Amino acid sequence: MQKAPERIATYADRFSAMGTEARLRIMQLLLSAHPEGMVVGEIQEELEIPNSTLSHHLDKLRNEDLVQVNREGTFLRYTANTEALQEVLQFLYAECCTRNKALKPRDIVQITDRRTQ
Amino acid sequence: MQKAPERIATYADRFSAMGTEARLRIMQLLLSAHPEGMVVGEIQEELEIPNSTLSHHLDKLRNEDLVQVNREGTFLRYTANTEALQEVLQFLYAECCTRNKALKPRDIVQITDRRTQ
DNA sequence: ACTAATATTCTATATTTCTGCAAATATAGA
DNA sequence: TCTATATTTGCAGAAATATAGAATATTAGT
Repeated sequence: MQKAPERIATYADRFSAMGTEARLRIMQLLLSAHPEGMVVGEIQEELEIPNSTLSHHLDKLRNEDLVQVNREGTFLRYTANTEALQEVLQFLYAECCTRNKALKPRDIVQITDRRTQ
Repeated sequence: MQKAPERIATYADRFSAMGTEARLRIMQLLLSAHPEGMVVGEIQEELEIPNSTLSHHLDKLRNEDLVQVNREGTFLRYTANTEALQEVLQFLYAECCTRNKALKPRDIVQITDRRTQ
């Protein structure tokens, strides 16, 4: 059993953090590079955002725990925090599919289901 | 096959719309009342938000297509737009679980799987 | 210690967002 | 049409956010 976050304000803050195109692209990029992540310069090159602007965005994402950072010499390597993303996804899934029958699970998860691991 | 939206700015805007506690609570409330939805007065009573403030929030949610509205006499009935929510959930699921193996589907969907419909 | 490379912090500006009062609009009933 | 109810719109101030140039900090190599 995991600890239950269930603080609605936390989810709102995380949605807000992903609520700009720049930051959503950053998350997308870090997920595509998961689990290695990327150093700031690589992100900057890919997204073409000025370094200070990018730094602010990364700071915001880190504040909401959506990314993690580790130093490697002069580089800082950012990675997507899958645990936080899992919580967000679970929250949304629960609200839409579990607590209420608004959406059917099958509408989200494509049925590969060949005794899928 | 459905039409693929895939406009990242749209998802950012939807996350942003759900990115305040007030509006996230509204969505939660409308989902819990789905598919009947609720009229503005009921939402207001439940959440204790001044009418004009609530109206602005509803307007924002409607602009991002997260809710739909229908008039019933002097009342306006708001409902969660499940199609938009489905798109958001699919987007997040795809980014985290499909395009990248960052999260395992089983971490999101609890395995009821008794030949689940 | 000096230099180069990487990234953050400082500072400033522009823009957007949130909030809620007051006025306006919309609908229905008498 | 007058009245009552429901909700939105207009307006405005305060607060938060986004952006980015310039200065600073951190680390490593020589």
